[in-house]
Amino acid sequence: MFRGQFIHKISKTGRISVPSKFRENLKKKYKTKNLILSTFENSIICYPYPEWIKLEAKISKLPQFKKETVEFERYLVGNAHECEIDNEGRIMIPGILRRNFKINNNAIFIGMLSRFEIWSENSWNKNLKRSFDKFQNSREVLDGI
Amino acid sequence: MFRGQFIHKISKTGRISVPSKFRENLKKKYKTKNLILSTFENSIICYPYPEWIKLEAKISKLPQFKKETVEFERYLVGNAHECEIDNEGRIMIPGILRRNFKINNNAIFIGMLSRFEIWSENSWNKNLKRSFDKFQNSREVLDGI
DNA sequence: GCGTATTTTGTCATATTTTGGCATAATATA
DNA sequence: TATATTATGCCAAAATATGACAAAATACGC
Repeated sequence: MFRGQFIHKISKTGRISVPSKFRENLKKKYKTKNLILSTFENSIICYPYPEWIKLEAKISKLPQFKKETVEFERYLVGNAHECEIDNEGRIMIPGILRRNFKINNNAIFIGMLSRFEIWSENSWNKNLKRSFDKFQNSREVLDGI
Repeated sequence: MFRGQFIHKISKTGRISVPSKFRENLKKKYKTKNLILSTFENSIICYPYPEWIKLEAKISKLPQFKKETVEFERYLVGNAHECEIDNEGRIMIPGILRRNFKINNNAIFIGMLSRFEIWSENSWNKNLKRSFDKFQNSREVLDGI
């Protein structure tokens, strides 16, 4: 499972090292070095290749002509980039994604169990402050689910 | 059950020894040396690994792309770090958590029955003051439970 | 109290992870 | 085709984590 939060630096050429814990999980659980990066909300969403395949299967079973389905599909599948983790444990984030999310210097990796996300430091701080405040003082959410 | 309050020193590299009573409980009741550290309010909250897994199982059954699910998952899972107790009974608190909670020198362990918390000395003292003020005139809360 | 056992802390060496740099390769652009 | 841009492979420095050992502090039995 992907868990936790990591700050890593991104190089001028767009390379960034994937947290070693994530790499470990990829190796053990998925036996792959391949990821699919796509866009979701304000961050890059990253799937182990096998999980992505599952997701595609699910999507293709959704009603074909429903408007929201098509839009969601276009959004997720249309922005998908495959990439491989290199010998140093790094990936190259395509320029187009970097520009879209203004990821320049530091990026934040967020574990989300079967996938993870990459945020620019800036938008992570901005957008998440809000939802953190939302959950911060409500213990019920922990026990209630 | 985790009970009581302990003050321990944290090393420059972020290691701190888990109270031996807590370790005993982990061993007897949960048969594990693994903990998940996450964030809650102003402290690090620590779950025995098996307890945490139950939580994750619940989360992964929720709809994957629903706004509230995603936000909640970011908050809870995104802050969760797995760590193992070493031969000397210590854990390494990831830098990102140490920085978030300004835990430098002394940390306070607080038993909370099925989990425990780690506080910086500073914010613990503040918190104590607050709850003291809050509860000193309302005896009912104690009698009512 | 005293001596012994356990727990906590400090330190050092080693291993792993992350980052930076440079040279080369591939691809796109004029 | 030449040139600019972007991507890749490789090496090594810097930062961080881990393991092992021992000293210091604390708890426990008598």
